[in-house]
Amino acid sequence: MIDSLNPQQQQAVTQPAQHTLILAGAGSGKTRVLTTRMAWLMQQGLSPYALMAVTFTNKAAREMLTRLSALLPIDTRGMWVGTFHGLCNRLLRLHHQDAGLVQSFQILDSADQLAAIRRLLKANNIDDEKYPARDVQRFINAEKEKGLRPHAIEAYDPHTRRLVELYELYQAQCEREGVVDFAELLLRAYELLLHHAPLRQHYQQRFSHILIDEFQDTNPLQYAWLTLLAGDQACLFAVGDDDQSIYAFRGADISNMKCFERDYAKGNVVRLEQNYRSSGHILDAANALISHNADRLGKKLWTDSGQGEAVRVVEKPSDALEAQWVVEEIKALLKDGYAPDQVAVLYRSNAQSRVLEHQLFSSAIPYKVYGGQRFFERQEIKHVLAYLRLIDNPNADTSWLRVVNFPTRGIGARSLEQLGDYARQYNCSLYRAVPYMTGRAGTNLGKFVALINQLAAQAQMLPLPDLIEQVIHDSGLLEHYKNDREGADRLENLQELVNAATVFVMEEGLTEEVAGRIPVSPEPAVDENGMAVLSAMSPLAAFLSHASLEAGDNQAQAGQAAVQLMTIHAAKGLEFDAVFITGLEEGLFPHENSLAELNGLEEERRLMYVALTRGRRRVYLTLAQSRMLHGKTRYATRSRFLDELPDAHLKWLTPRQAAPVAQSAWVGGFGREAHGWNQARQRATAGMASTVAKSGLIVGDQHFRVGQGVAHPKFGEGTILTLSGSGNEAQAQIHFREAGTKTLALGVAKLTIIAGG
DNA sequence: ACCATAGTGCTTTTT
DNA sequence: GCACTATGGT
Repeated sequence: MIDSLNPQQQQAVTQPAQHTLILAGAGSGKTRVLTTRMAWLMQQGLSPYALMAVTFTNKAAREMLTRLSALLPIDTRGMWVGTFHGLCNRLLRLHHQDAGLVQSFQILDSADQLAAIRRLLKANNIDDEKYPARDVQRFINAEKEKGLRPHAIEAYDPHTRRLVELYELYQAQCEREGVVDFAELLLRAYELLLHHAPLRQHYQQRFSHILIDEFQDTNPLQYAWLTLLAGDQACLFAVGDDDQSIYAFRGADISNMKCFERDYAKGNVVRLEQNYRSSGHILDAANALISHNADRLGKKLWTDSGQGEAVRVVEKPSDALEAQWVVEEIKALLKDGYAPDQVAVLYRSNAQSRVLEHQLFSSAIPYKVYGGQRFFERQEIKHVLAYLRLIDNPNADTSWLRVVNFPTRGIGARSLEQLGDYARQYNCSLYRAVPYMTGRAGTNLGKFVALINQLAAQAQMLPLPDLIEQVIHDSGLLEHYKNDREGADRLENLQELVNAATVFVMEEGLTEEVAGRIPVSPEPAVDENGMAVLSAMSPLAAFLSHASLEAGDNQAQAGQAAVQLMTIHAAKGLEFDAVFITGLEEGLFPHENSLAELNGLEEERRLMYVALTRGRRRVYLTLAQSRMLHGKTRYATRSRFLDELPDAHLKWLTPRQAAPVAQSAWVGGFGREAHGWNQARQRATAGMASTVAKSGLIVGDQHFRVGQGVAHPKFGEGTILTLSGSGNEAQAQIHFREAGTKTLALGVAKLTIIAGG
């Protein structure tokens, strides 16, 4: 089992029982080491119940289990191998009482959470200009990820204090409705262990080895949860690569790795630096690039497979021509025998995929775009899930509002407003408030309640897939989508949902015959209560958790071999024979927004490092001098990352332009704005672009001038700051005294010119 | 209840 | 450029 490993991998796998940090470079066999370590531990006599393995994605967890069962003939079901969220969910279900949760608590995904916050803001008449739901959501999640409850947050300004209040209100709403968001799963599980000593001691004693994948992506709360769970008995085996930390914006804290090395591993670090993926030129380029980062633990990838081909670089005048060139080159690669799905086109932001798709489409090259909408996030699926949630818990107001009038059944906004008032008055759910409603609205709502009750009654008798079919039919969704011109796809997805439920029920062993019996899972009784809870969890409740925690595949169409299109973030962990990294322009990559963030540039550089190390045999770097973005043509200079790659590893296929002028001066002096695109705007004023600022414009019969005073029916009076475009494209930036600065289309906006300004 | 129009925003997003 | 939302009119 371990004979085929290299010495460092062997050392990692056979680490004695102590905290260990594995610095695993890209393509160094990280997953292999993790799974072999688990198998090795069990071979040494460790019980599978004493082992926990934590990942970030369901995919990684599945792969770990698959590989593990290939190494050892064991039944992996019931093992504590899963995502942070999955394992926390498990803990909370087992000990819902101690965690202060209802047994059937439901999990809100990000979209559900946002809807819940929108509802909260509306109910409390919060000014959504000052407190946009997205910002409130970000605030709440960020605080939870720091492990903070409202009372523990230090708020020094009124705005933050208000946000803390909203956090408090939101939390109360969640408690009332029996729902838990993603961050809450982690925080609750952490608090559960923190506040219940017997439970904590039980799990600390039980798990003697805890393995963590992608450790560089952990946030402070996850770090605290892990170390609390480990106590002073368990060994933490953390595997990660600080150079591939690209999720700071989601709360991942790269310093967790340093802290872990210092406080736990205490220098017990194994470096996996031999790379089995990429050829020498690619690795050397990547090493050189990442050496520009100061904040690293240090590591240098090497290979014994030779230098291979230099990294190719291409510069084109526009994004369209860049895309065209990429597609032509892909054709050549395919002709040379590259498999289509071994060719990946990567980009920094999703908006870039459009041009690429367009060119691929016209060339009839099959392609797959990753990162679109996922199965359980589709509108029709969410509708059915909302019905199912109401069946499981009719007090879930978010679900209620989603489907109470979908398909339409004569329950309008006014009725719901009134219903909401009653709910507030009696401090109850919308469902419970229905009896207070009178008249036609009362009748229609009564019918809806009857529908839910009747389905809930069926839920007791019907197997899950049959129940779902029943819901699709009785809710009227089937009829609705049948009558919809574009409903065919949606109907297909609904059928797919029934199939998913069938598979789920089979895999979970929750078929009718088994339901009610203790699962085959050899879970030792934690306490009598815990055990009872697990077996009593209905297939419906289990399926709903599954739907929230596993959003499903996010690739567009499965099917034949196709060229792979995705963001660099989405490409992490994957590898391809040929990789195109597109849009290597200042402002785009590194992204202009990142330059204003703390350590933002280093994060962008790590992103570039991830991108480079995806390629096995061939890597292309492409850039465009101009690019359509936000409806305007933008001009940019080449990315500084290109200049950080040594010439020895590059092969320019188009002439290399002179280095950008006085790059450092721009960066130092003006930060984000000045460097790439502003410089470009100056070129634009020299006559290249159509969207140059102007001092006067005639649209319709009106003559607009900068500084001119104008009046708008909604925004009131204001002053024109800038003018751009012409004809239909004509736009003005106007500063309104009351409403603030807006950008308006002059052709459409109802503006009146007034005196002064 | 439904559609048209206007206005807004817009990096990445494992759960 | 485009997709999403809010709102107002029919």
